[in-house]
Amino acid sequence: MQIDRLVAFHKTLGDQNRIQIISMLRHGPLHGQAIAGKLGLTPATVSYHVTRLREIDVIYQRRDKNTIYFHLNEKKLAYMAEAILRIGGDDAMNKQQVDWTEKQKVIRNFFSKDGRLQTIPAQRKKKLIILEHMVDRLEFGKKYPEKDINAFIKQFHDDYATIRREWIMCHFMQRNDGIYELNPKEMWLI
Amino acid sequence: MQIDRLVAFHKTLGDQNRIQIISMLRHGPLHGQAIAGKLGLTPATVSYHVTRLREIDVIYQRRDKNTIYFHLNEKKLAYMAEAILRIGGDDAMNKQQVDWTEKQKVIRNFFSKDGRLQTIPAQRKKKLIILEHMVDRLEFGKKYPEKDINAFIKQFHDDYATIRREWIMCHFMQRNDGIYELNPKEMWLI
DNA sequence: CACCTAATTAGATTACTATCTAATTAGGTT
DNA sequence: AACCTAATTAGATAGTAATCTAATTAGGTG
Repeated sequence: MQIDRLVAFHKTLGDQNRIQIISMLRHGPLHGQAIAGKLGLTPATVSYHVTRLREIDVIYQRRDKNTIYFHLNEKKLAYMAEAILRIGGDDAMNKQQVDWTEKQKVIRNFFSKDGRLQTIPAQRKKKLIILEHMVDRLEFGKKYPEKDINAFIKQFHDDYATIRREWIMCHFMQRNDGIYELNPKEMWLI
Repeated sequence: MQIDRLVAFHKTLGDQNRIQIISMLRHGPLHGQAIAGKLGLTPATVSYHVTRLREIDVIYQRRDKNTIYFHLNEKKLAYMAEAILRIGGDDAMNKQQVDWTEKQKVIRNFFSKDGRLQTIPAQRKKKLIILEHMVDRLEFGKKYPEKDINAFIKQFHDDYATIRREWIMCHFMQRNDGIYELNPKEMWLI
């Protein structure tokens, strides 16, 4: 299940008239004019709503003479309605995977081949990626005095003060009495 | 269930970032800055989305020092997600069909004239009736600490732990961080 | 108390959505 | 073929929603 289909599903259901239509169709199929009448809308507007509902596949239609009857697709409705209860589990994994190539691209863009950081990205998302990239070579659980941290950063970039500050602000590290230490990854803003 | 609550629910879920937030919170609570980082949004925008989500009651929050952690209310999420499957059918009407006199009879049978509950009915239907009878005197929207709930129940019965647990299991109330709160009547299993 | 961090609110901007009227299409009937 | 009915599309408009920046509030900590 891709997230945007789930979003589209809920977006479509987030409308009083469309919910009303679903509710009505549960009692049996109806044609457009009937729906328009019950809801007090013009046929054009009903057509619009019905199209939205068909896009997410919760209704389908059958023609009889020159009247089109709309039917509720209850199975699909149930499946989609419950989808929100399933996401989150392993989905997040997939997202991380996709992100990886994206990250590599950003890293290649901002670091020269000799491993120096050219500039600090202005865009928040990209900044986080390069901050993470650099901090990754520090050891978890180890305590670093400020001068060691400065020296470490200078391998990559001259403006160590900015990088150091960003690390703190973005929760990659914390400082206690001038001693720096990596935070557990769950705290990182990435 | 009023239709507009259902509409509001889906409208709120019809947004990529909010779905993403729900997905992330399924792994555990997160604070605002962390969400902002992961989604590449500003804290202000996260605040906006979180407010929307809280309005439909699918998340709640707890403070720790000056960081607020957001938690997913999975029960409510599940209840609301499935609500669309219930509307429209005659089902909703029929649900209310438990007779008033029938209820009164059960209440007279299990409560003594001084208002104490003699025993907890084993039969599910009767149990629901007496659970409802007792819970009816609590106030909707009010937050009750556990000891208040215990004291309240002891008016009726000594085994407050059982009653309290049944209330939760039958969705009369919900508990968040030791605070109890009535659920809207549509959620009650009766 | 002064200062800090995290969260929220206010205000502005931009983008999207629902709805209508009017025109058009698609099928069916005489 | 001419006409009818139902449905869809086009184009316009008014209302709503998402997002940002900047200012403010609410708790904690030295």
